[in-house]
Amino acid sequence: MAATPRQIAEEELGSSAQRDRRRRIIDATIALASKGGFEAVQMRAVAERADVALGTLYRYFPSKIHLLVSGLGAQLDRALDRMQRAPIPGETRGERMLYVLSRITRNMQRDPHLAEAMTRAFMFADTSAAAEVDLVARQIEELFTLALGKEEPSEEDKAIARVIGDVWLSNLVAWVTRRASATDVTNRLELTVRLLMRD
Amino acid sequence: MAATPRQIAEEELGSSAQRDRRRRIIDATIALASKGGFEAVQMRAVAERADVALGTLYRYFPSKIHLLVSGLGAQLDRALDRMQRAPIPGETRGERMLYVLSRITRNMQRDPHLAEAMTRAFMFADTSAAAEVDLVARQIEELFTLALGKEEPSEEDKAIARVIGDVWLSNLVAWVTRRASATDVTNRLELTVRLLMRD
DNA sequence: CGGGCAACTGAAACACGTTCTATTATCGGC
DNA sequence: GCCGATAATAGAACGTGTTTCAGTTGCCCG
Repeated sequence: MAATPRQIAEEELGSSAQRDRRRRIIDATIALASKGGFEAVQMRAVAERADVALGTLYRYFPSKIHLLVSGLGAQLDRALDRMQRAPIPGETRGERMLYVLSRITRNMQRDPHLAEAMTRAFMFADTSAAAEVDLVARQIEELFTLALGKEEPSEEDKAIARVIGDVWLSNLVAWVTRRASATDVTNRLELTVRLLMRD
Repeated sequence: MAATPRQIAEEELGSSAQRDRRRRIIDATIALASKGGFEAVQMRAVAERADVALGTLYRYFPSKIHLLVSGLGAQLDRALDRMQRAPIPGETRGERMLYVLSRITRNMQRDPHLAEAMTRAFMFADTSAAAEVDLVARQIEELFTLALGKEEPSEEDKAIARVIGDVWLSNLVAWVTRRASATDVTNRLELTVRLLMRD
């Protein structure tokens, strides 16, 4: 699978018409995901809503997974922007981290279907989407590294950020499948932060 | 989806013929997964190989995800058994944990396709398979709690075990999608253990 | 302006998970 | 041993992700 005609990347080539098509596709994806989760993001529906032919959709995104993971990447981009704009409140690394974690968690709760669609796509991705997934993984790492609120994060800081990212992902998966409540998630994340940062 | 005619559980009812069918199905699943990973586990192929009709397969396991996650559960059962039989070498919690982690990691490397199939099924599962997934999640938690090698794990021990489980899962996902090498995984796990257990 | 070529379109076709139907086999209770 | 109920079988049928293709459009270059 994936006789990839090469996905049309964010930056690279693009008449404005193409950039616009790409944006419409992502918008349609997010709208559908937000309304009905992973299963509601049907390729025919996305194409229709974005007003492109099915073949065109596949030219831009070689699979449903690429599509959803790219959408997630776009959202994380915005989240990172916002986070860099304003300093994070809190005296210690731990406080700042907890602040960011609770903000993210609240955001997810605001749109459970969207969270479900993107989380499952991210986790289900196979090697053909490794590039997109890896990008998102790095975004998550950066997100939690920023959350520490340091100018120059040490190696240890980065390692801690990664661990927290991993725990967060696991709990996200548990939450979208309703195996854990938002409270469970919050508690576990707080506990994790406490274990990792004894300062 | 899931007008579940109720999955036939491990223990409950079962003429010996039924227990045997169930076993054949799981065996077929593991064989196919082992040969070609998630995509090779095709329901028609499983049915044929287990020598049951497609409808029967679906009576025993309501979806491909249920099937693979149940297979994973069966494997973890055996792993837990083995682990409880022999004491874990190592002077400290950390050493024992690292020992278990490296053993598990080596095991996964021995059958990458199987690992890929089960990992992706576990992560992709939706709410309809929550029961099976939750069971596996608890097995993983127990596995790493045992790995600490304590008679009476404290609450903190359990919390640490869970965090390590989460990190392990994340890295497993990265490994099966080839975003991380086995060495990367080992390094990250060691680092995590070091961060969590400063004894 | 005209020709050429890549991108887009619409529609059909295909693959595999899942569901349904009709028929036959098996089992537990009398 | 027989009956009714439940389970199993073979196979068709359906839905959605993905592929393919013939025709059309729009854009760039000479």
